[in-house]
Amino acid sequence: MRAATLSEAIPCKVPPLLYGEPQNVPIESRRPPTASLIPRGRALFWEGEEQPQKIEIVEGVVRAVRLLENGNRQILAFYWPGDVVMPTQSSCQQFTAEAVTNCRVRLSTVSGICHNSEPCGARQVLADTLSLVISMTQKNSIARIAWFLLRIRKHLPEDPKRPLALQLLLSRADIADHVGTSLETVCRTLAEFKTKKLIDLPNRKTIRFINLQGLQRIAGD
Amino acid sequence: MRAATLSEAIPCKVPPLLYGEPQNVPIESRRPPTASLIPRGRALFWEGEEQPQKIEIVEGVVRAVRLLENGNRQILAFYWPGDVVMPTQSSCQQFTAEAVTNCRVRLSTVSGICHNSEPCGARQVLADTLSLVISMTQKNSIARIAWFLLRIRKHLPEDPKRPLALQLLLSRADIADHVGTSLETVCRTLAEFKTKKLIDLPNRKTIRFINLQGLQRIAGD
DNA sequence: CGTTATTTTGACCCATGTCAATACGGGTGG
DNA sequence: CCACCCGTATTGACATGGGTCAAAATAACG
Repeated sequence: MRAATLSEAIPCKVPPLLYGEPQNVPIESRRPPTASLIPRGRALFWEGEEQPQKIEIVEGVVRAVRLLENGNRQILAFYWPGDVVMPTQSSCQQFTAEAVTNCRVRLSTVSGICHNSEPCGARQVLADTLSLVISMTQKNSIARIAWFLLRIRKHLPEDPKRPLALQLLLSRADIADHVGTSLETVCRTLAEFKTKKLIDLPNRKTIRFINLQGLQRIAGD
Repeated sequence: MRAATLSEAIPCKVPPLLYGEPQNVPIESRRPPTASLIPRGRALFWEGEEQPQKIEIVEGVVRAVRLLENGNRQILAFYWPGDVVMPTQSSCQQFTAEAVTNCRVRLSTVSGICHNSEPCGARQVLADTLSLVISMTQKNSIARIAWFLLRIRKHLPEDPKRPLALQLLLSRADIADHVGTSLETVCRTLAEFKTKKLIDLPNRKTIRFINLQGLQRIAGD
């Protein structure tokens, strides 16, 4: 029930225009697909909007957010390089997509995506959301955080300076707003994991997984 | 974190065969669609199963359940008369469907359903699940219960004996396992609502809504 | 009318949210 | 290169919502 910080909760209501399109390039090579840069904090599209294009994350992280009346937010999912955001309208319009870090994305028209009978993407989104519900109600915050760390591990890029260490691209607030707890609890839990030698935190934005089995036991899977 | 009662959590692992098909009727009028009766507690299909048919609820209530290792359960959704369960494969195999009350359902082949590009049903399921996630994290149990009562109100049948009273078809445990709290908290909260004259509970299976605005205020919408 | 499932109520206490103070770190400008 | 500043993170103290256990009451059912 925290109030999100201004810079995060209200990322200046600019239209989610993409920038970075090369201007001096022949038309036909500019789209589709079009590579674009999105600065940290910028929205790709807003809740309730029609999203005519699919967005493939090439680099960076994107969060799916629902803003709430009271100023709180729920992060429904994160998208990582290789993920495609909003391939189908059935899950679009349900949330706002914001860049967690500076991102490089590739756009293309939606027509090329949902051509087969399979409601592409929807299955994955739904499955993820269901397991989020389960995790929410059935686990305590410690288990949820362990579960979350394990889930994102494979997506995190290595820290070039520190061997075996990964860049934890998300802020504590992002984690908290996803697993449904407070920022402080995330801090305390990470500290606890560190003292228990489950992970190491060389600095605030770097994580090193030490005891995966221990984490899994705590996560309860 | 309660352990579900035996009769509910393990509704005798019979194959989810439907019974009650009329036997003495010309073949072509028997299917599809086929009307069937499902007794209280019986599963329509199990998590992980292929569900080849869509199921339309004609009468009664069905719950979508996920059983968990620890014996707990999460009720992901309830289906009411008019609702169609499992129209698309994207949400199939994700949960077990059980009859909360004796039900009358109508079956038909799935081929007639997902023929258009729209991933039918998935949109609704997803939207519902998302709002459940929101409700879970952002509201306390009192607000969640108020929110839930308001949500199911329009589905509840009238109590023939008591004017303006509705049959509350769900058990306290069902409510608890859906809104993510304990059975006892549901009891206490309902009692509180009653003393505050928001609702009346003529008996355990009957509810009368008295102050809808008050409930809405508590539900936080 | 006994037996069993469900509900209700009470007592207790722990996990976690909230408030508050402090520390850290990255970026900017001098 | 250093000092400063502001956003983020950390840590502590405290209050309490709600989970758990237990017992009693009510309802359902054969």
